Amino acid sequence: MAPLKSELLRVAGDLLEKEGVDALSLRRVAAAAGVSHMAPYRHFDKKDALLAAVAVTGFRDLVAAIDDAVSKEETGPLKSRAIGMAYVGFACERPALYRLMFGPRYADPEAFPELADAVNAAATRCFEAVTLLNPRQGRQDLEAAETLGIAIWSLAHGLATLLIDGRIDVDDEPGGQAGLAERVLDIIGRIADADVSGKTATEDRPA
Amino acid sequence: MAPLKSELLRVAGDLLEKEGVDALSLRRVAAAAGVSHMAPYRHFDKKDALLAAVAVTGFRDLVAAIDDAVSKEETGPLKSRAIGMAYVGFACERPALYRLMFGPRYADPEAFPELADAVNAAATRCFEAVTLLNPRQGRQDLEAAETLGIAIWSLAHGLATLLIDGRIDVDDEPGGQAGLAERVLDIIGRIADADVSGKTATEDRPA
DNA sequence: TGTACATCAGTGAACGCGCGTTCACTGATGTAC
DNA sequence: TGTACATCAGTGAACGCGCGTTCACTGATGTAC
Repeated sequence: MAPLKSELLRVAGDLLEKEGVDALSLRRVAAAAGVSHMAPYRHFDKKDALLAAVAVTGFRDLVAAIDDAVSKEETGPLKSRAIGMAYVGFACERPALYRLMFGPRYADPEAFPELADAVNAAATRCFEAVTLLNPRQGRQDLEAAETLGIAIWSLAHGLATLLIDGRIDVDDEPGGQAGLAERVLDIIGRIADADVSGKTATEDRPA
Repeated sequence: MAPLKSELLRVAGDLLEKEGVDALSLRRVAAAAGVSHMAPYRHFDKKDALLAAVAVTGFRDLVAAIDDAVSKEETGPLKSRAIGMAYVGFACERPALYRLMFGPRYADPEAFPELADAVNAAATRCFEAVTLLNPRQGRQDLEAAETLGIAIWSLAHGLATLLIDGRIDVDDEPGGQAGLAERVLDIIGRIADADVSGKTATEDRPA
């Protein structure tokens, strides 16, 4: 990759985190890279292309963070938990980037194929949390496994966004943000246990 | 409330949903309300004040939707599930508004006190889902109940945002969006069951 | 009842701003013969 | 080895745009006496 191109991506990532998406203009990125405001057009068709490329690097970093966390644990359940913590940790460390990655702007796979690929790689890693968690999964049908995967993703994604958007007061939490994340994510284990043990859903329980 | 003021809020809500936050300018709102671009300043200090007021109406509508859904169910668990479905349903019906309400822009309670009140009212409703779900909650300590509340909120919020940002392919889901939401939210029941039955967390299970 | 004044909602011209993008260009590097 | 040409990264002036906000204003409505 051309040196200016990767420098622009780096600088754009910095600016994004420091000032927010709304403050990120092509001209500012160019200026921060010490280059004329037209230079970026040598490497990116338009502003959206640069932003999408930033999102791509974000998804790759997320995958790397997850892989790294997984490799440090031994058992399936511990690996699964590590995925969740790495996921939420990534969002908290780079909130503006995380919002960009999962926001509505670059959700169209047609518009940015390379971005769609990066998303898929990340999604695959996340869904591994399910199988890692529960090797007895063979007993469940596919649909239930998929639902469980979406639920786990929702839990992690919801916690991450509530945290980075300041909706949860983390000062009162023992262990702070990380402590809360651990406790919330540990619930995933309970979900899976309940699932395997064949517990019935809410409305079928005795009142 | 002055007629133009409520008309501006209505029109701003429409524009928000139709064109997205980025396309929502004071001038366009004024034009859509059939009024000069300066007229809104009679009712709102600045653009942010209008946006915040739109968010306030959003939180009130959300509370109303939840109250309505709760009143239609009899048992605690069914009420709890109805809260979740109403919450996710609200987000899916008015995605741009939901993003505005829970996005980072208006998260500062100091800047918009009226907005902070509306948020609190909504949060209270949501956390009722926990107590409604599980009347035996007395056995748990407060911290566990709070963690459970945050987990439920995270699950609903995460599912809602993943859905409205197009991250989940809902075409393959039996029952579509609503069917998936039901299945995912039913997991809340399992969480609470597991919690009450005293199941241990992931890392303590036998490998 | 009439007059004088204050209040208030809405108007419309004007401002300065940063933006994305176009265009024609410069100057360095690589390549064909 | 030298010449002619093509490619390519970066430049800088210029464009038109919509924006939020300022200002001085108009004209209607309410109020005090």
